[in-house]
Amino acid sequence: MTERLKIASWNINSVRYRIDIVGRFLKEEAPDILCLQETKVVDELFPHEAFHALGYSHRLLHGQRMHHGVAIVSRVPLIEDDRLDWQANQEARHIGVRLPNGLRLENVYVPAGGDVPDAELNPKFGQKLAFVERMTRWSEGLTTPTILVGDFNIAPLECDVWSHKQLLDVVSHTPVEVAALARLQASHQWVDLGRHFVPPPGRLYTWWSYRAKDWAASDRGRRLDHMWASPQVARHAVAHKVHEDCRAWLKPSDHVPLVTEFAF
DNA sequence: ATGACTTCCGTAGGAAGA
Repeated sequence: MTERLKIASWNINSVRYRIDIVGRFLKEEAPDILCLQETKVVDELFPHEAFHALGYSHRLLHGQRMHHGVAIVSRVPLIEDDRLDWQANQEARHIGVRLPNGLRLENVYVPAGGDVPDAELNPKFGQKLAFVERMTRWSEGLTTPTILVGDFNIAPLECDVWSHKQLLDVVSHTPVEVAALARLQASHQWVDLGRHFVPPPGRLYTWWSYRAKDWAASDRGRRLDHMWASPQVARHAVAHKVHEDCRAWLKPSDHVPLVTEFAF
């Protein structure tokens, strides 16, 4: 018998401020599991009721005051959860679980890294690189089939940004970040599901700045959000969609949700 | 463009996003 599993990931930029569009997305797309980043809420104030009402009765949180914060909400049970600190500074940027079918699902929010792409001048940039390096050490030791999703805050390919040339010195697309992400990917032979379904040079963006006068007209997008899978899991991926339409919804996040459907 | 916009916290405006 085939088991279908639809997993979504979305940097929501405040789950409380955007609870209406999260609800709309869950109703329309009906994923089994939604991984959220930038929830921006302490666990005590997480809007449980809205998710429970839509059937997402399993919820695991790793939030903090003001910034960052991740969560997994699900219609299927979530077990053996853990929260890793790849920046070694107590920021809430990861939550992982085991699913009933034995897979691991890891939800991560990689630090943005500040403005200046120089670790000497900008400590946040160094912290971002260290975060990805610690993730790589973790990834090297993985033996369980895993799905790794989230806001990686790095657009690795030339076609992952609106202008490769103009973004070479812009944090998120610098060669040093791209190289760090490539080492992470190689450490487990992670399959980039976005590019599995939309091969280069196909247009595929997940983020558009709030600062553009007309985000759709200028289309200065970047692919900062990703869904990766262990090779033996990626074989079961049957569909993938980036919900660009959500960027035009009322009170949008600057990121849009990604969805992958698996058939086991 | 030391730029534009958005959120949190808290009730002004700084910090952070990327």
